[in-house]
Amino acid sequence: MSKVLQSRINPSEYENEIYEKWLTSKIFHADEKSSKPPFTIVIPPPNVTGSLHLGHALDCTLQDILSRYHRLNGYEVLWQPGTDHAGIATQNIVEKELIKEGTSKNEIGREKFIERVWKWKEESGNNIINQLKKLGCSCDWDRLRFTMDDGLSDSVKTVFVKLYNEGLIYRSNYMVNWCVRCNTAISDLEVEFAETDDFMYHLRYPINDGSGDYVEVATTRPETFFADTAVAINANDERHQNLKGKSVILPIVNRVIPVIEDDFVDTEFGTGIVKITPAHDPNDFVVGKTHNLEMPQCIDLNGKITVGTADEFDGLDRYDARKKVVEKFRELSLLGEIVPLKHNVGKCYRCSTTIEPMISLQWFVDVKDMAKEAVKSVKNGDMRIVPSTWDNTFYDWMNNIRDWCISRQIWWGHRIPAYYCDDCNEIMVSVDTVTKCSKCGSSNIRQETDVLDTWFSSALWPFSTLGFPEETETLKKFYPTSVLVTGFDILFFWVVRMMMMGLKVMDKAPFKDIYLHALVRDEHGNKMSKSKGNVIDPLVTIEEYGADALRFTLTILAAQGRDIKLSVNRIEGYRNFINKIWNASRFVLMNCDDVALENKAELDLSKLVYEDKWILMQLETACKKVAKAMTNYSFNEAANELYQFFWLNFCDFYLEIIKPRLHSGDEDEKRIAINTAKYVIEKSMIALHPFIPFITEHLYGKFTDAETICFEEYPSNLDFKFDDESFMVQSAIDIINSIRNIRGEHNIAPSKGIEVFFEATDPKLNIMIETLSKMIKNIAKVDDIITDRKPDTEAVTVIGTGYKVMVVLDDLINIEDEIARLEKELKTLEKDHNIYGGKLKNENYLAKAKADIIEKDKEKFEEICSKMKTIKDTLVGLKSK
RNA sequence: GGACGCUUAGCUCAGCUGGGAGAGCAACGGCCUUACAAGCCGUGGGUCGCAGGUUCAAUCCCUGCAGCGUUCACCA
Repeated sequence: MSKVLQSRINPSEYENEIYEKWLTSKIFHADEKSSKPPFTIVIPPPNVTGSLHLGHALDCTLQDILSRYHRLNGYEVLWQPGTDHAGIATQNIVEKELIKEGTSKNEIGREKFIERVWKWKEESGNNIINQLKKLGCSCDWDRLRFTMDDGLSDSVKTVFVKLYNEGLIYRSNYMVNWCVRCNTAISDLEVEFAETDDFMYHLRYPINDGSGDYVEVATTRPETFFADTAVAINANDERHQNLKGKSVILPIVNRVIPVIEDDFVDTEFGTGIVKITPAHDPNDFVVGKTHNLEMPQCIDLNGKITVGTADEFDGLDRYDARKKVVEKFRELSLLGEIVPLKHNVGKCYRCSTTIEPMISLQWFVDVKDMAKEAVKSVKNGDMRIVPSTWDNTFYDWMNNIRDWCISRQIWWGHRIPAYYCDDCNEIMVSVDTVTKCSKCGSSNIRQETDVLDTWFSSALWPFSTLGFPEETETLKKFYPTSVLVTGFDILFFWVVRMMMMGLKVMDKAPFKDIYLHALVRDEHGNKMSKSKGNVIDPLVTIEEYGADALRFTLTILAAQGRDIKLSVNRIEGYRNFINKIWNASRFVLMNCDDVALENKAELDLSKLVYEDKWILMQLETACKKVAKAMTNYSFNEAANELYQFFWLNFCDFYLEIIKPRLHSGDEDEKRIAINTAKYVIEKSMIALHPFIPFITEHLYGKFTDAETICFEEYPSNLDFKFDDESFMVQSAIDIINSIRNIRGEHNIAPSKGIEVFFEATDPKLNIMIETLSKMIKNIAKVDDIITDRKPDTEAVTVIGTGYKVMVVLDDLINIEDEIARLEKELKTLEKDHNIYGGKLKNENYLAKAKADIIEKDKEKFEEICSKMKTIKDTLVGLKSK
């Protein structure tokens, strides 16, 4: 590789090449036999159907930062990758393909269909993996797992059997959310509520006492009336005392149903009379149970009406039936008002079809006790949620958790390891295939056709991927994992279920920390969506700006507890930072001789000059702040610290300041300067590497003969003791800024040299100016700094802390303007003077404030006084002219 | 309805246990200074949502209010 760099960065020239290098040299491989302390992250497995979006990009960038950071800090890092089979989502995709081909899953049958899904998975399931590589993810790809591979299937079966044997998994007829399109039950979490414009229909049921009176019930779902088995009133409702003990007649089907009394009926709402349909409404189901009502169904699994007694409705779609029922009631003069109503309707989260509450025989996990254990673990600190604002939400949800419906009536997924004997009805649950009934010996056995909820297998992910149920070395070394990084949107779907399963199955919480990050939105805070056309495609972005730029942008914007508002503009801005690093390196490389480039920079502390010591102190401070930020997962702070350090301190100041030394002709002087610069770059590359891995690896290879940057030591333990020198340089920077300010304000051409008069009011600065005058002169383009006399004509003056600088201009300065400017400055100072002066006279303050605060304020006050005096003196001088 | 969060410069936001109001972008003025115009130098701009309270001291802690947002539960 050539050491010469172009002046503009082109990430595509090196990113792929670098990644290939990492792969071939097995940099990311985690060794279970290593003696280093383990650091483990399991990736939230993306769906095999997925394509990389910004959510993944953020999620994986943060995980990669943590992985690389810990590698640099001496940990044996395992970032465990994998993908999720995503039951319903994947099945839907393949089903659509079949329909396009003019066939269907039912036509080809279960076995062929599953074969087909596997084929699809082999062909396109690795898309997302390849996309993660583009981002630079340092996963141990040799350990890539899939939720349906053999090992993980064993895990699933083992855990299922364990929980079944402990009585925590049971089978029951219960009200579930049924998707009539996907033809499966889904869990409560998988139902999304959407506000919908609808109508409230008032229906009249004749009272069964020959009086000709009727009761009026209100419903949004008239089509369910076929399955009504009661109408309910509140026993305390004055209006309906006459209905107690009576019954009513369901019109059309002419079935008699009782009037029952139940507290759940709200006397304030509607007519105070509720139709009860236990089979198609969760609340009514509860009422039905308490009153022992029959629970006939009138809607089948496909959403079609089935009532044996009203043929004209049979087979109608539920919405068509609704219209027809309303019409029929109208014909019978039993229709009351129809009132428009906005309410929330549950939809399937995979296909948005309206959910039908349905009673069916399903498998459930009793999670109450497991939830308690998880809560305990968070409360006692075994697990920590970051940011902790999620704690309450977590507790609240866990305390109200309901049993988890885990069976799905689809084909793609882990088939439930339960077997039924057709002869004696015995149910057997087993890891191994059952061929013979354990009770009656019959071989008339069939396996449960339902599969498990996708989230059941992902709940086991932190240990199933590491080898469970085998007690592998990997499992021993890397479980429990260190931190889980994911979006808060799957806290309940996934995170809490991993917590419960980890504690239950492994007896240990699956991770120590849970870092929940926010969502990525567009620059105005809107959700990105194809229909809005505001989607930023990470792959396109990587192509144009490089993975490093995308990563750095996401990281620096990832403040805790707030959504990320991303724009291409921002990415471009941070691409410029990458370019800055590139050019700074280019500059240093140009000035290094070949010998220097063969080795890592070693500092000879005795030979360093002031600015060298200053930049080293700046480096040290920055790295320490990064280390601190990283322990709190404050990624944005860490990135910002490095950004400021590298660009402002190192590039804008240090590299500018050493230029004269590089061109002085003195080889020794040059070597020390460039060696320090090289040292700082090397350390900066390591410090930046977790955030922007590609360019740092690339450049590190140019500066040193190291094979890779990935295992260098993170520079968080630097300990230079150059406080005095650093202070001196800091003062010089102040003075330089003052001079630059005069130049800028008065439009003095940068190329034009000037004379500066310097007057110290703080004697310490006299030493400084003597020592550092060369540096100041160079960088501020000053011909001479005059300290032994005052200017003899009017000069522009800037008052700093402990000094003032004056510049005589070629053209006469406008004395009026200058006076006005100084008076304005004096006014601001007077304000501060009053604030601090008042404080220091306040006895309460002096008595109660901490000593160091008072000390600081005193210094500040003196500084203000001194500045004011200098300004006043200057004003007197100006006004006398 | 419950819970949580947000409100700081024109925009997007930092500001972690109370004691100096900051960054990036945008704006404006000036620079082709041989690493970088994807750059350099400089400048302006904020009663830190409103009203109280605690404190010697509040952007920060407490209470109330307003606006916005997220989430959970959903009444026929």
